[in-house]
Amino acid sequence: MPATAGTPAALTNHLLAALPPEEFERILPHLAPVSFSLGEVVYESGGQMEHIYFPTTVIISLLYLMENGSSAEMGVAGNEGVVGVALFMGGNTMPNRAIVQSAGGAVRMKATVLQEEFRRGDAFQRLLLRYTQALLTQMSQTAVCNRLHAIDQQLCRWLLLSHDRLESDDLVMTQELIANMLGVRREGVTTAAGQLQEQGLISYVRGRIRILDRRGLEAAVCECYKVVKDEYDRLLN
Amino acid sequence: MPATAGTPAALTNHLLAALPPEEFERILPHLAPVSFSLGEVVYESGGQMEHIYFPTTVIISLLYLMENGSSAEMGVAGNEGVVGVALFMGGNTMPNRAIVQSAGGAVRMKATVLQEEFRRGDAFQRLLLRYTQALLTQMSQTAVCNRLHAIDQQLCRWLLLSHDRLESDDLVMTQELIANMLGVRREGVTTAAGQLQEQGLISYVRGRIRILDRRGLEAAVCECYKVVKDEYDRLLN
DNA sequence: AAGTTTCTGTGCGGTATCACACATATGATA
DNA sequence: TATCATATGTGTGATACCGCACAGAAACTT
Repeated sequence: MPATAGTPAALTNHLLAALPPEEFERILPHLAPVSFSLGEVVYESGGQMEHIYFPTTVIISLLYLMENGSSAEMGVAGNEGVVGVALFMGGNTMPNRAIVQSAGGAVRMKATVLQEEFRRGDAFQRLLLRYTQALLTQMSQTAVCNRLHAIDQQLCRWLLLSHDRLESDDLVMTQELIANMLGVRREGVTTAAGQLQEQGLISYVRGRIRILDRRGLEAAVCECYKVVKDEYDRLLN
Repeated sequence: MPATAGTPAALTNHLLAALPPEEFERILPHLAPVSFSLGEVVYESGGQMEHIYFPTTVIISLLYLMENGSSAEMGVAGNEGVVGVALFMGGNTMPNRAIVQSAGGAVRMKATVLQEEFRRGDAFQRLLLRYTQALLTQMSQTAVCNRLHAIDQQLCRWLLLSHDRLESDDLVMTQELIANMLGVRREGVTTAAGQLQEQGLISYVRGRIRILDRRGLEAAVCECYKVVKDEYDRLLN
């Protein structure tokens, strides 16, 4: 496969698509397409990262695993962003795991090449930093939401965040997995999802959730969703 | 007051102290000392920031205010860091408020000067970015902690984070304020603090908390504290 | 010294979530 | 079609935290 195989795919990633043409051309030869399947681990907590990933269709969840085995999601990234910010922030590793929440593709770039491009201080750097600020907001708002809001609202938030990063209205995801992301019991998700289904906002069967009424979800979600969404829109256009 | 009045104070901030001498000399004339009193608002949510602040003795809390008036802390910064990362990350504002948790001093730098220095891509940029990654970890771990841990443990975490940023063993802080930070009821803090006092870890009277047994607190806190602490140590030496 | 404000302690009922147990339904496979 | 693994629904009791109400204690004011 030639080095330029990522051409059309790369533009599906909003950050890459926002680059000025010259910079995009310069970076393009260093991008290679990869595909991920559900549940795959992209980075291990504290593990060395060889590449940075620009999702095109994949959705990647950043989650922390407690010593006792429970887990909670701290953030999510799709084609609006990038996975592996530690590579340009200077830390190289992160104390959390990145796993595939929805199968799909990405383009990746070698860490060394990324760092060299970043150091130029051009549009690429500017975009990556603005994205990182948006991620900061997502994570901090997750903290607030975890503290102050009920499972129902958090499920809405989670569904909307996923829907934003997907072309389809169908999510392949069991309630068990959602529970791991939200850091709650599976039964809690069952109850909350049941309510949303009764209200006609979603429908689901065995690991398949369909968004029926996005407006309705937006009306049911807590303010946290909008805070994060607005910040992404503001920072990344 | 001459422009170099901040000389000794500035070195109390770990980020500034870690700069190579030439860079520090270059930056020094642009630093001006300021002092903050308890409860003062450093940045308003979404408000334009004119300066970036390098705390020397002040502790500043980043918190989000819900529409309904409740609040929760997403992060804290003291002399190990800086307040106003949005100024170099490119967003200029943040959707949260920064308020003074413990009165004290800082040195500040004009936004424009900061941005110019940042753009040089030298040690200053490297330090600021590594700090921001540490902050990212603090915020994300706060999200996890809010989800999975009990008030007792979170109070320990909060006390230790504050103690780390203070020279003294005494915290001037009412249970009411701590409750606002943790996003819980005041009574919940009363109960948790009562337990810690019975165990001989702290003592308090009317808005004054004394850390009696730091080791004991470290034994009682959840793993979240150590994750964040280790990450700060790793990234900022 | 008396009054006032602020801070802390405590009790009570309500609710959300938990942990566990088990029943049911769905889809895949033989 | 029968079997099996997986996903979802439901019930029960325990616990943590909430909201509210109010009492006591400490500091400040006059």
